[in-house]
Formats: sequence, C-alpha cells, structure tokens
Amino acid sequence: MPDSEYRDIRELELFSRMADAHFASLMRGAYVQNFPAQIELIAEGEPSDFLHVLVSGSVDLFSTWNGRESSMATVRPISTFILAATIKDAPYLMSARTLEKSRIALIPSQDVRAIFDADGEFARAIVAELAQCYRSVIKSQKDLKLRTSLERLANYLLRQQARAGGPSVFALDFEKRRLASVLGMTPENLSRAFKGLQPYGVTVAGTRITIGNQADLEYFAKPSQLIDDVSA
Amino acid sequence: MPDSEYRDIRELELFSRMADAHFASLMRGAYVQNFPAQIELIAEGEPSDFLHVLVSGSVDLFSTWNGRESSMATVRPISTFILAATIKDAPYLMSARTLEKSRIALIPSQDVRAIFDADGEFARAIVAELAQCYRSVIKSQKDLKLRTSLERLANYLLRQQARAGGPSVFALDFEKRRLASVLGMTPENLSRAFKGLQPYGVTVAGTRITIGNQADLEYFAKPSQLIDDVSA
DNA sequence: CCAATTGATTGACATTTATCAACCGGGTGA
DNA sequence: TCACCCGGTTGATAAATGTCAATCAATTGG
Repeated sequence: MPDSEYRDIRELELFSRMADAHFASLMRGAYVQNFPAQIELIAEGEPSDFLHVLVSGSVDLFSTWNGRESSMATVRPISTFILAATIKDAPYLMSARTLEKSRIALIPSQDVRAIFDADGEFARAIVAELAQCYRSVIKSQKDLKLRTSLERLANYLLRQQARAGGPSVFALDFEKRRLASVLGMTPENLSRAFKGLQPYGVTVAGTRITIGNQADLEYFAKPSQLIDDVSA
Repeated sequence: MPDSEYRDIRELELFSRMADAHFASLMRGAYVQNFPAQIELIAEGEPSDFLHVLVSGSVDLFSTWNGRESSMATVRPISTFILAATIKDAPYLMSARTLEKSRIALIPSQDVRAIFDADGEFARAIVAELAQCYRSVIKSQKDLKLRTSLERLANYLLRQQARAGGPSVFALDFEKRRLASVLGMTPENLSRAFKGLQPYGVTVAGTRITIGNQADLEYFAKPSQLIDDVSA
C-alpha cells in the first residue's frame, strides 16, 4: 500500500487515535484493490469477512427482496462500510457495488475484532462511528415515514446544496434513477417530483439544479436538524 | 433500588460483563422511577442527560415532523434506549412515552461515558448493543422500502407469531393504531390490510389473530432472514 | 344502567404513487 | 455518419394509500 494511502486511512476518525502498532498490524493483514465501475463487492447474506474502507471512488449500498431492489446509501471516500456486520460477525444486511472505478482497502474482520479487544482508543472510535451510523439511519427512517416524496426531494436538494457550500446552482452527485431509489420512489415519479417543485422556484437541467427562491423552497421543505443535519 | 432490580439490570447484556465496581458506580448515580401510562419521558431535540433502562412496562419511541407523528419502535423490558444519543452526547432523535405503567432506571449520561472509558468490557458491550440497534433499523428500513403495506403486515404477523412460540392463534401485543404507525400506514389502511390477508387464511377478532394456513401466508409474505430475523 | 368516550371499522372519495408504453436526445461504437 | 443504446421524460392508466365522515363496539365513569 502506498504511503499516502496508508496515511489517508490512518487519518480516518476510526483509526486516528489507536496505537501505531495496532494500526500497523491491521494494515499488515489488509490489502488494497482497484475495482472497475459496477462491480458487486459484497452480497447481502454473505459472511462479513472484511471491513471495507473506500479510499477513492464511490459505492452504492443496496438491498433486494423478492425481485425488488432499493438503494440504501452511498459511500464516499474516505470512509468505511459494513462496520456493524464486521463487529457482530454477522452476515451483511446490504449488498455493495462500485458506482465508478474505486479503490478499496479490505481489512480482515477477525483482525478488526482482535484489535478492537486490544485497543481502547480503537474501541471508542468504533463506538462513535456506530452511533453515528445508527443515528443516520434513524434520520433516514424519519425522512421516509414522515414525509411525502415531494418533501423528501425538496429536503434532499437543500442538503445537497448545503454540501456544495450553499450556492443557488449546483449539481446532483449521482444518477437520477439512483436518487429516485434512495428517496424511495420510481424514476418516473422523481421526474414528476422535480416538476412539482417548480412552483417553489426549482429548475432542473440535466444534472444541474437551480434554486430560484431559497426561502420558498425552505418554507415548503421545512428542513429539521433532527432529520437533515448530517452531523447532530 | 431493590436488590432484585439491581440484579435484573446487572444481567442485561450491556452490563453483565463489566467490573463490579464500575457497575456499582453507575448504579450509585442512577435512580429508578415509576411512571404512569402515556407519559412523555423524553422529547426529540432535548440533550441526552440520561441513559434509560426499562425495567418493566413498555415504551413507545416516536418522532414528529410538521405536525405528523410516527412510531419508530417499541421498547420492552429489560432493555435500554437512546444509547446512541448518550454515547455521542447529542440530542435525542426520537421522543419516548410510556405505553403503560412503567418502571425506568435513569443513568446519568456522563457517568455512562466515563465508565465506558474506564471499562473495556463495558465498551465492548456497548459496541455490541449499538451494532445490534443499527442492524435492526436497517432491517426496518428494508421492510419499509422493499415491501408494500400488505407485505409488511403479513411479515409482521409471522414475526409476532414466532415471538409467541409459533401458535396458529396469538394476540397482537399492542393497539392497532400503533401497529399501523409502526408499519407506516394509517389505521384505516391497517383495517383493510387485515381484510386483504383473509385470502391467505388470516382472520382477526379484536386483538386475536388466527393464521389458518401457515404455508399460504408464508408464501405470500416471503419472510427473509435478512429483514425479519430479530437476531442475525 | 346509561351517557360519553375511545378505538376500530367502513364507505366514498381524493391523492399519491406505481406501472406500462412510447418517445426523446445525447452519447457510443460499428 | 448513422444506427443503436441508455437514461430520462411524458402520458395514460391502474393500484395503493390517505382523508374524511359516519358508524359500530367495547369500556368507562357517573
């Protein structure tokens, strides 16, 4: 593994405070691999042999049931995924596929569990990360259960805008069909939902979103810290 | 706190392995209180001052937004709730109310965080609990996004049946209006959904459910380990 | 015992969302 | 260059779900 990557991973919240020796030991067993786009990295139901760390690219976490499929989340660098399965030594609940060419570090789950037992700082970091993940899903659950699809889209746009630094024009960061799935609707409906936001000053050209009237959209979307704040 | 309760709490996965001294220290700062039914214990957005341990009774975790409300989960003895908020020292994402007369131990969050730093076993237990909670929400998310309301109800009935030990006749364990909210539908729709399951041999009399044809219902519901298994 | 309350159910209807089919338009590759 | 492919959009329609009002049934409290 190149030094720069080693350092990048080391700087992750999850690893930044643990003992050097322990980190080195984790990395010794790990290997980094490049994957092309659209590769299925893991399938739900499989045993969780590796903790994955996305170094570059992006990964879609999705689930299937009875022939249906739904995007649950998108992983962006640099962060880990399927931590909970690794910790519990339980089967993955979600599948993962690369959205683009991606570089991923694979750390054997049993190493993670072993170091977890040996390194208090690492344990603390894992707890923080898990609590964070848990709260994210709860927020997403609230989004789904308390809002209509139009409201979800409006709030999604506001979050995306905030991530971009707040400009009135910004780009969607992934395919609309995936966005639809993430928001829990069909692509057709997403199209119509964008139209439904026109009265609130939203215009769409391909992947480029313009928020014409911030106040209008916010009044409609009614974003809430307890749902839409990424931190908190 | 009575000895029997002390022991009951001590036996929780979360506390069972930690050092005696640490547990005693946690309990010293804790206090136990009885609440009548329908009392709001915590409100979303509040700072998380206490880790709650439900000793007896039952508690509804719910969320609100823009005048709407949705039940997120039901807590049953003996278990803790709002662990993630306590750990992160972040505001509650959900509100909690007693469903019936309940007895609850309140442990100051800062004590939990302090002992967490001092006791490796406790830290491990917290990780296990958080990972469990996380996976539960993911399952619930999959249930919501991948299934229709009829399918959710069918699978809920099968899970409830399993919890009761698998009899063909069993009781719902809470109000239908709450069940509706948990399943993400209106009470009216739940009524109709029960009718919709009649062709699969489900009959309802008040709170008493009869599953006339197990195979039929299972064929329709298509329960999945990765959504419906409480453990796993 | 009865009035009042509460939760559940039903019917009629509106709204939302999904489905299916067609079409558009910008790449891509032969 | 041009046919094709793919993602996105549109329209027509169907299905699912929510809303509102009325009613029913069980329960409670006077």
